[in-house]
Amino acid sequence: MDQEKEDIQNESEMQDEILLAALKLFAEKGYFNTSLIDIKDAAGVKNASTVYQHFKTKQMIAAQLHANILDSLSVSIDDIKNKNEKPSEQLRGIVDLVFKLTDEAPDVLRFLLILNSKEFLPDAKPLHESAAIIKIIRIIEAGIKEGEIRNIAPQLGYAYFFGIIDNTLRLVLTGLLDRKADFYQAQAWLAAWNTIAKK
Amino acid sequence: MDQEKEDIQNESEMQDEILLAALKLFAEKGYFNTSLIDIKDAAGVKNASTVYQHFKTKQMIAAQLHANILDSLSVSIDDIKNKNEKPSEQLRGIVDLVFKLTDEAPDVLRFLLILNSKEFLPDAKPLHESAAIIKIIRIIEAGIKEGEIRNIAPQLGYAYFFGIIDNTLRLVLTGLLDRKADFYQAQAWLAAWNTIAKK
DNA sequence: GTCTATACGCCGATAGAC
DNA sequence: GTCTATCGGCGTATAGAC
Repeated sequence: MDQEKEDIQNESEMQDEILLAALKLFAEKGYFNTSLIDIKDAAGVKNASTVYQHFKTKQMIAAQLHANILDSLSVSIDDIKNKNEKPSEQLRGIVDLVFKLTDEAPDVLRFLLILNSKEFLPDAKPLHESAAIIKIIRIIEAGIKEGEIRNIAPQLGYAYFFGIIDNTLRLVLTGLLDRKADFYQAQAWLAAWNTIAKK
Repeated sequence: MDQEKEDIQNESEMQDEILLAALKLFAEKGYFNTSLIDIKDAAGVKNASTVYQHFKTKQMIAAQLHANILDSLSVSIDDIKNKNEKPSEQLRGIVDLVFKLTDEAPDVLRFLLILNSKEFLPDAKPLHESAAIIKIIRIIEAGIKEGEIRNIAPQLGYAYFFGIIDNTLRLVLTGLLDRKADFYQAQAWLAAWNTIAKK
């Protein structure tokens, strides 16, 4: 590896470190309770100004996180769609994914489900215009067309199905449900699927 | 009405005005994007220091709002329980209430469902330790005992049922569902009830 | 390109006159 | 008890030395 490549790698490592530290702090305390000082400390960066060499503003850190998470979700959904034919299987795959993420990367789910991103990213597209959500709605539409899912407005199907899934995860993350998400997955899937399945 | 009573009434009117203005602003922009200047302007108060005669800190305004909303909810639930015998009817009454509130006082629901109150009230009890939520869980327990509701952990019943209800309202409040909440109530009730009903 | 120092604004909160 | 004036501090962001 030549020097140039190493520099690039180090730089992107530093960025990742900052993003990771910020994610953790945002998820724990919220965006506004997290100062740049907090972020630089948690990221193991010596100076606050170093952070500003990678991100123009604190808000840009949050925006980058937001975009990364939604992009990664969207990519995962594509992958799930490629590996599964039936809409029911695709939804099942998505449920698998978010329950696994809740146990393995709870901060990501906290960022998505608990923080109100509109507060610190007022110019971000509403979540339901994100690629990931649009893809999910398309899956539900396909399910209706193919006869797996009962004939309701796709947005309603989304509201019911992910109402159950997201709320279950939210209660795991906040502690009303005191086991790992994994413990609740099978039952939650069933309950969620039954709300939209053509019985 | 003598002078003393009038003063008291005016004072409490002023408090209500401040609380109402704060609720609106918090619901619109979030707690941290709302300054005391914003609140005093919206409340029609001339001086910021006047606000401080009624509330020690900005946080206390939010705390008071939080308490008022949860108390009022708890009282309404008591009322609903008194007027309805069967747990299914009681839940139905609660659903009626929150859908009506979403159309008539959307800021209240925004405050409850969208804001992350833990961020600005770190010392508040978690929502699921509030009287209102505990009462709802009791209703579900009663429903299981009486055979109306299938035999699941009450917290799970709560997660499923209000996953659907709350998420439907959340999507109305954020605009993915573009009609008034009322339009979605009957279907949402059915979907929610079916997740927990002993069929 | 790393670090010191600092500017600057905003906001929450208060002191004190009237 | 209403209003003027202002303080103190924090937090973001930058300028500039090395």
